[in-house]
Amino acid sequence: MVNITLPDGSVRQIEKGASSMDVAKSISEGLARNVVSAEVNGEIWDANRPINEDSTVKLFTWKDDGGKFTFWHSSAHLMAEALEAIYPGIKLGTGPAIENGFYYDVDPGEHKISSDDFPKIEAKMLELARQKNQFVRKEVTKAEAVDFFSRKGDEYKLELIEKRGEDEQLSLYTQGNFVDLCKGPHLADTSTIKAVKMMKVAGAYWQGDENRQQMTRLYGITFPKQKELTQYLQMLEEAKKRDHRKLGKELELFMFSEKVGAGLPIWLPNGTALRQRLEDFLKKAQIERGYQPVITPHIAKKELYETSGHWAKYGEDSFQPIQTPREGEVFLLKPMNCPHHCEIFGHRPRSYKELPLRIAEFGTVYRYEQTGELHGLTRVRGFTQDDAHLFCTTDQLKEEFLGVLDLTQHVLRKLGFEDYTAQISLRDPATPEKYIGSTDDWDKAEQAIIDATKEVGLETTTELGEAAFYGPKLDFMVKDALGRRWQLGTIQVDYQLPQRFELEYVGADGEMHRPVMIHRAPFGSMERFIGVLVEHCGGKFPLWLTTNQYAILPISDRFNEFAEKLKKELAAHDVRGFVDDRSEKVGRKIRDAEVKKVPFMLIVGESEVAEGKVSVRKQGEGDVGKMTVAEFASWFKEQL
RNA sequence: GCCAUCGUAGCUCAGGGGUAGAGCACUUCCAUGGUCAGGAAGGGGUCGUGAGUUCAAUUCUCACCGAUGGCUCCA
Repeated sequence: MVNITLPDGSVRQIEKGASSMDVAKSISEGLARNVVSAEVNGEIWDANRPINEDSTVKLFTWKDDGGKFTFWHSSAHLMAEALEAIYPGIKLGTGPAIENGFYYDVDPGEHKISSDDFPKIEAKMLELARQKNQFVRKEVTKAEAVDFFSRKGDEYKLELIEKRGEDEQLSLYTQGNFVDLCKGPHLADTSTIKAVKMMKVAGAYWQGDENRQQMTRLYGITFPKQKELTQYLQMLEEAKKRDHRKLGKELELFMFSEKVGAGLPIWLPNGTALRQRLEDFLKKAQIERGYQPVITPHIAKKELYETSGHWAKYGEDSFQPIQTPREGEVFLLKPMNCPHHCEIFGHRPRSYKELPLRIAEFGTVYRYEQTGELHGLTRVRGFTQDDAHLFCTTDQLKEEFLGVLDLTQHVLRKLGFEDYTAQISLRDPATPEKYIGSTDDWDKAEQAIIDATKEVGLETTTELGEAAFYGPKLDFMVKDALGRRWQLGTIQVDYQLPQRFELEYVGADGEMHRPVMIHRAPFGSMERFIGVLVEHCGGKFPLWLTTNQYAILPISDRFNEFAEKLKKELAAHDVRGFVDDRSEKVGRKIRDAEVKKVPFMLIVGESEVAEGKVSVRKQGEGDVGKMTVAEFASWFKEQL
């Protein structure tokens, strides 16, 4: 017998060689039916893999992330089996589970797979799933694996095997007619896969290397119940309605023009009003926190970026230099504001008494992004950073960092973002050549970030190798409507630029010292932030931010004058909106205001004029009754 | 940049080798209506751009530009 410790601390005894499935059965039959895999001593295992020693076991059902992972991973194998059946000679790459479903990278050879083929693939998968084929694990040596895949002629699998150590134990999983090199775990059998949907087909480089073979990546998703698939597809439909590109068009926030160029958003009046209000909000918060606004030009001499190191690092891959016609001077379109701000710091001798010096600018920058990467407002070629650079002493670093963390969280909170994560990006110790600066400085900077986030109790993930070349950073990541994660606010510690620009201040000791620099942008960029914000709130912006807080809807033209008078009164209360004075029926005006997501509709007609009141209607909710303008204004302010 | 799909009126889209259509929006007129689309008439497109095939191209082919979904990338 072996002892199995469950997450609640209870211990159960099972026969040696029994599996986590048996553990589940010992608890209840119902649980056993739902168990898809288990975590055994920290490793995810097949539910039916024998356990031979005392272990801690955590059972996964479909409801757990670990369970979904198993379910979708097995589904990837099922899809591969279907593909082999439909397309003889197809070669397989890798096929993992992902956040929503799974994919398999395949080399279809002479076949061509398009979305037209999806129904065929789905049907085959369901047919195979119904065969209730068991997933059978087999441990093999590297030589055995090489032998198997050589005979099968799967060069991609062979390449994966080659990378493994000589003595490494590998495993194969078989279900039906399909065998794959795989670590597992997998479902007990295919029969629990009841609903199948092929999602999309795309190209993907083999091993993520753009110099290598382009594979066909097939995405799919599966569920244990048809109903869950239906719900998932409905959720996707809903998400599409919130897409900032769609809403941006409908609400006339921004546009793109082929003539102006890809990735260069043009802000329309509605979007500009919104954006300026956001800017004002942050400017105010920053001035309260001792930031000093500056303005710098949009171009600078190439020399500036040679000094900063950006030319060497990104010069080849940026917008190419601009030359003056006569003097032959060479300028670059500003890709970031930091070098300009370094010049501001360095333009005269600085005293420690001036530190921390916080220089802020809504700086518009231009970066060359490959055409294929452009995406709405979230990935563009010209954008405005809510940038600031904080120059401080090493001793002040942590406090400044905490101040920035506080500001960023204030911004996110005020805009209704609750669900975000913070990612700490550190060096990849394996590739030191990618970074500039001394190891000592890097250590200190990384530690400062880790300490500060711990101190405010921020939940963080840590990514090695994601740091900027000049320093580690902390990024706030927010999900968009379709579950894609975007980096918004960023805070970066930088020891390199002050050194490259030879920035110095006179300390209390009369000696010269080098300041530390913090780059930070709570929004990240106005473009991306607004893009994500639009999706986050589905176009219903926070009341304080929205352009039209109300619409006055006169019942007929006779009341337009009264409406205008109300508008003036509301303006005196600092509430902004407009009068819909079109000769339309009130039902129509309501519909249009609802579609434009105007938070409040004030309906005025005969009785309102007589009583000196307005009938208030709340967007998405309906009639709330009559009140005077003053009553409305104070009720409105309560909701700000 | 790479792979796939796509580009027809301001928007959403139908059509298809013989120079184009719907709904909404827009304009005008009628209607002045009480809580999610009142009625009628009208204007509007060298069918993304350029080249090729053809008697004839918006339709077929190629290139370019742009968009969408991925990949790679993201100072």
